[in-house]
Amino acid sequence: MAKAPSTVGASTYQRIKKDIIFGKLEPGSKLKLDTLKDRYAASLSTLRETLNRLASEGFVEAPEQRGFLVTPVSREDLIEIAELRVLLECYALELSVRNGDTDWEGNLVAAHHKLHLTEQQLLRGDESEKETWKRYDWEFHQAMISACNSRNLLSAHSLIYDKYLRYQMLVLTYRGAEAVQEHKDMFDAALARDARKAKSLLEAHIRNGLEHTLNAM
Amino acid sequence: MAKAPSTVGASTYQRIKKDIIFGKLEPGSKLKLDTLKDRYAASLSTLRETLNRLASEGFVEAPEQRGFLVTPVSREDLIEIAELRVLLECYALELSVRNGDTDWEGNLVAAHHKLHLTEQQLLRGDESEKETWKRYDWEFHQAMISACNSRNLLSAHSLIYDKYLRYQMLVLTYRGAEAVQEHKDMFDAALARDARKAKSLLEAHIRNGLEHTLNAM
DNA sequence: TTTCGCAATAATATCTGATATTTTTTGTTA
DNA sequence: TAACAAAAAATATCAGATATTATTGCGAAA
Repeated sequence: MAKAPSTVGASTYQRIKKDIIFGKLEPGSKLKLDTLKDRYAASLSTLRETLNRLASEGFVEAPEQRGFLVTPVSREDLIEIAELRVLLECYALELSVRNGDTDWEGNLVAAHHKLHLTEQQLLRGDESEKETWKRYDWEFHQAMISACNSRNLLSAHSLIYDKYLRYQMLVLTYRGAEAVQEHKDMFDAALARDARKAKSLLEAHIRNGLEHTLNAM
Repeated sequence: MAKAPSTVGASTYQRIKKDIIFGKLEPGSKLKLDTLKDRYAASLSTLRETLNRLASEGFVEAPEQRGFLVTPVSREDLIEIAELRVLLECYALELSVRNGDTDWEGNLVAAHHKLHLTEQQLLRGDESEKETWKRYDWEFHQAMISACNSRNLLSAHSLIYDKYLRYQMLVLTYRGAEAVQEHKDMFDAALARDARKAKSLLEAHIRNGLEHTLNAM
């Protein structure tokens, strides 16, 4: 996976981003530079570089002359993000299903297999693997759209996905058997090269997840 | 418009971004920190913050341990960006046309008027106002989608639009009377609340612009 | 008690300069 | 000409200083 980055900057970037997404840095909380300095063992300049980066991605806000804070959450924001995810991911999926070659199929089969196994564990009540599950979920969705042939689209999607993920981690409840079935159906439709069906399943999948998250908020 | 920013950081950010979009910093060229220091009269730390930000937006690349360079251009990249612009802007337009209130209409009328006047000048051969024209073009498209009710969507669009703009400025040729008519038609359709028609006009507008830019490259 | 204004305190933004590492260049040798 | 080592240039990172701006707390006024 994400191998250890060689530079301090890249490493603190990943760590802070992860801490925001997984809720260890609370939405709306102030990011005091001196505190972060200790917590992430990086110099002031490096931290400022990192935070600027996160600010431009939208995980952090940087009101002028007032330092940094973790971007707050809200229902409206979540809804916007989910809708944007539907738009981007469905579009990418359509392209991908049309363009995907044998390698794409192979990766997809592998990704779904790993996801499915982990989901079975979760269904059996083994909650210890939630973070692993999230990673496989990401890899599965990533694999589905990876053949869309547009770096720009993939990077826009990746950003939105991470923002969506933060809300999911916030409520930290598992949707269970329905989600498993949805993944399976999408997977089958994609392999069958039924772009239209795959898209509508994906759209429903995201909307159901949104509903679930909104209720849990 | 964009008022003078109060901090050094914000100001150099804007200046460098503008210089990239308008081609004063050539695609693919190395951004040596010492050189930039003189050119933008900012300290090393401030510059690194700025460049990190631009890197995360995609205007600059930052290969590890090797400094920064202006993101190169390519036909494929342009095509990806244009397609993404179609996707985002058409979607935003549909929402906007459905949601727009009287204020929205007012702004739109004003924006189109200004754009139209400038386009007339350009048609008459007065090429001195190209940068102004580009600004009004931006403001017009912005006004069209401004009622979409999604900050996330607007900011994603704004990023893509700027990238698209860089390619337009690169070839620096004016498409002329057709574009004027396209703007007019879109404007009329939007005011008539004909979302479907507005969308298909916008899609054609962007695709025509893409064609034109590709030919000029 | 609430509000207003000001001093004291804390935090930022920005710059300079130093150091260890890494890249790039250059020059030499096989 | 290819390969490689030494020299030069650039980068990433840090620490510390300063001016500016935000925040806080407290006493005076309403």
